[in-house]
Amino acid sequence: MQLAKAYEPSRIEPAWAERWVEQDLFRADSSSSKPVFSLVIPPPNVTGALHMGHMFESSQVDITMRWQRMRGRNVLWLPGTDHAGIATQMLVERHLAKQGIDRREIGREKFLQHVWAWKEEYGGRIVGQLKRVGASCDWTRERFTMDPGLSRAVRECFVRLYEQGLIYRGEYMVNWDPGTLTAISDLEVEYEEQQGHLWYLRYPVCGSADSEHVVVATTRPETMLGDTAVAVHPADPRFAHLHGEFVTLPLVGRRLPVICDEFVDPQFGTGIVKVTPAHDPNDFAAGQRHGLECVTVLDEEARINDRGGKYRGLDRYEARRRVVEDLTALGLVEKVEDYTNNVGRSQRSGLAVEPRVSTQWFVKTETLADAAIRAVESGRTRIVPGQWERNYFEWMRNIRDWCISRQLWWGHRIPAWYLEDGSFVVARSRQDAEAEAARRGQRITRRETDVLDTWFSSGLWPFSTMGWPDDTEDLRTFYPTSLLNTGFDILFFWVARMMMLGIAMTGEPPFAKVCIHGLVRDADKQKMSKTKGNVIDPILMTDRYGTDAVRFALVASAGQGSDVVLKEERIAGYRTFANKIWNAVRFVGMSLEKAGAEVWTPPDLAAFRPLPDERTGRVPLEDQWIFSRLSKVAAEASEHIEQFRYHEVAGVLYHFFWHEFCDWYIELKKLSFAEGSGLSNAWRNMLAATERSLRLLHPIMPFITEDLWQRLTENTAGRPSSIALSSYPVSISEDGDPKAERLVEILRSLVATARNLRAELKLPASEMLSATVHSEIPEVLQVARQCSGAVAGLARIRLAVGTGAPSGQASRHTADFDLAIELPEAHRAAMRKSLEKQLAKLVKVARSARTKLRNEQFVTKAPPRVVDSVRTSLADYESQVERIRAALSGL
RNA sequence: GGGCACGUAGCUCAGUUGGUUAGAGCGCCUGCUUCACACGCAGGAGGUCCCCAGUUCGAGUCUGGGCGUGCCCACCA
Repeated sequence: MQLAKAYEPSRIEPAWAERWVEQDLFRADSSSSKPVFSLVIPPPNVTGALHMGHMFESSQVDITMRWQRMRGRNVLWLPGTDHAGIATQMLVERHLAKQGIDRREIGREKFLQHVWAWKEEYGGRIVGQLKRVGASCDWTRERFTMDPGLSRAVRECFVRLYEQGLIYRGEYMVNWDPGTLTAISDLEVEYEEQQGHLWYLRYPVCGSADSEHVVVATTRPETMLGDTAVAVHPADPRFAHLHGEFVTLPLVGRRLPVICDEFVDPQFGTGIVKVTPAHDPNDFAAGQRHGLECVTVLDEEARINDRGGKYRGLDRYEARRRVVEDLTALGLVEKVEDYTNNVGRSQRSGLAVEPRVSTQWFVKTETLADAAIRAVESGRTRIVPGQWERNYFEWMRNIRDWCISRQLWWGHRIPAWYLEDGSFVVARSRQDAEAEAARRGQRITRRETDVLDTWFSSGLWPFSTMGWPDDTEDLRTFYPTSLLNTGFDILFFWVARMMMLGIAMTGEPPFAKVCIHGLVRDADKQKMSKTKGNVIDPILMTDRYGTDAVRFALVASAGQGSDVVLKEERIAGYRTFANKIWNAVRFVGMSLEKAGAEVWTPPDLAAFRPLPDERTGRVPLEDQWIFSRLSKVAAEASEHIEQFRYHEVAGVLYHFFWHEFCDWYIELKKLSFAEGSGLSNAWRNMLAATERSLRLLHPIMPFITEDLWQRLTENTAGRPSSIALSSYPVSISEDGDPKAERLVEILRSLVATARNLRAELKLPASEMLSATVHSEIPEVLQVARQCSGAVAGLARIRLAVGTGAPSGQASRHTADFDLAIELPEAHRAAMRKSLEKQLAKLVKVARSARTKLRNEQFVTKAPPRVVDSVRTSLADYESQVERIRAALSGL
């Protein structure tokens, strides 16, 4: 086995990524009888490139998927992309604008051709990147939200909801984006505090002799052009005299009634509100209650329209300036105050959203939300971490109807056709619509031009991707899915909608579990975004440090559900871990070649047990120990994966491989081989332990483990074609081999104690020294006798079992033994210092233990095991103190 | 206004059911080119677990209050 000295991920990763895809390694089987584990990807936008958020998510999912596959599940990870209505349309518009093409000039059909062409050319990028980072998706089942099958599902769902009376069309106030010229949903509006002003305007009272006026406060003076009333609180005594009066709207001259309505807050401003039903949601509602006229003064691009008289054609902000100017000139501005208000901006265009009355399509959400709430309440779907359930409930219980129509071209066109008499039919196809029209004695005049909100089709994703509404094999096998792993940022946008639509269409909630993860942030905890320029490109990092290092850094940096603060140095840190793995396996391979051992062909990798030494007939201690550890670590890692504690998985495996497998197992093996044991079973054990470690690590570091595993098992007959298809190590027995673990623990403790003493006393590192160990514990004596070679090799001391108390030597006491090192004269002073330091520490802990034991209630109420352990510890501290004092006086 | 988190080593964070002397990675200090790895090895320093009160024999962990930070929802004309 020839390996480079340092691991270079970029040399092996792309080839493996390609091979995995070519071999269809991750293809799910809908006819298999194995238990199923299924998951649909949160489809990234076709416009997108892979960012750290995707990589974080796919790393977590990939760990679960690879693990489930290795433990024998029939795994489906269904990939795909979302057409992302507004985002894509904007992008392609910009793209075309560069070539001097305006979508309005070329028209809808031509424009859509361009979008499709664009999608064909660039839409595969993110999928390609997912393949590159090893996401073990079933690429044969890749879907796109505008595939014919999925589009059919969208129409079917729309028609069914309509037939159930859950979709309606009507004139309401919606959030209008003056940039993209479409309505958007409440969720697509982002609020932001902004420094503004509050203008106090005078409206003269009609028919008043002494130029009486009312003063209204407003942040948007330009909308006064559309005022159709002023309002006061009915119980506000200050304005009782105004009830039934009228005022004159300045600049326009309209007579406005004074209305009484409880929505007025007497505390705010002057307690009198101007009412503009066409341009404010509260005013719109008030307008409906009082039958006010709705005077729209802004057009769809938020410019003053024909109703705005001389301000016609002005942008809303320019109009504001001019209106204030003119009112000031008339002496109608009483005062202006600074005021901070919350401005809603369109998530897409970034422009301030304009409340606008228009005809839109809505989903009635109340009953859908009820069912979605019950699914989580009953535990049929569980959200982890659990605190997100409260957010989910909170939102679902206060849900408002969902505006689903968008005045865009790119998307699923609403399946509604208008008739001559102005009515409409909703149907699955034009044929159906025509038939219905004929039944009504009408003809179709046109089809609805609006498309659906992107989240409508993604709301069907878990089953539309599996062939719904047909009763397909995939649907029966893989739906409802086992898990959804997604970010909290789309809990409402997406998860909530899938829950509602999934239950409504299939009768079942689409997931058994929903695992919510955090966001990836930069080193300053800022959200990564292109505009801030603080994005760390995952592909760049992957090229630089390797996919395994990037995904390890991502999952290791975040506790369950919490955000990741990502630093490049951390990724670099895990590259060194990969390098460590590489070199450990390189060492195993090199040793094997040097020893000229026979080709290793164990019959069954999965069931391999450590083999006995051919001479002694006993399994070497280090092999007993490492297989016990492997077994326990497998159980721990599995438990953590099952509970979505990915950072724990990372921690457990990192520690095991580096600080147990490399630091102790390999070091012990080196020594035993140095002693001349070249027998094949010793090799087989080490190879098997290495191979098993690689399988343990595979879900979290797929590339390096695949590459090394392939080399290591090259000659193993009947092995699977990929480590991904091998089995995940299972625990041999509940507590492994406690005896072996105890012995190695003592060995490690002996070595560590010796090293520690040596370093503290500044004894030369390589010089062989003599030492005695005193203990009454049989295991310690056993280790001292049987592993003296190992101790000598690892700590450079010749160990003897001593009798009586050590004196005149450097000694240290632990819970299990005393270790005394033969000390050259010159080091006495250093030792005195060391002992005094130990003494101070011990006196402190002994005091606290004594206090505890003097406390009667502790002794009677605490569990016996706790009391006992404190008692034992105290006895131990006391004897230590005694010994140290003795040693000090002996110096 | 309503809701949800968070505050532990210099930094980023673990800490599952309250229980022996609170952990990791990075950084820092000391010593090692020991023939897998200097992307390494060995050792070490570093903590008022934000503050106050309470429950308890016992609190980083539970309760209440305070201070500080972040997020979500609703929305103020």
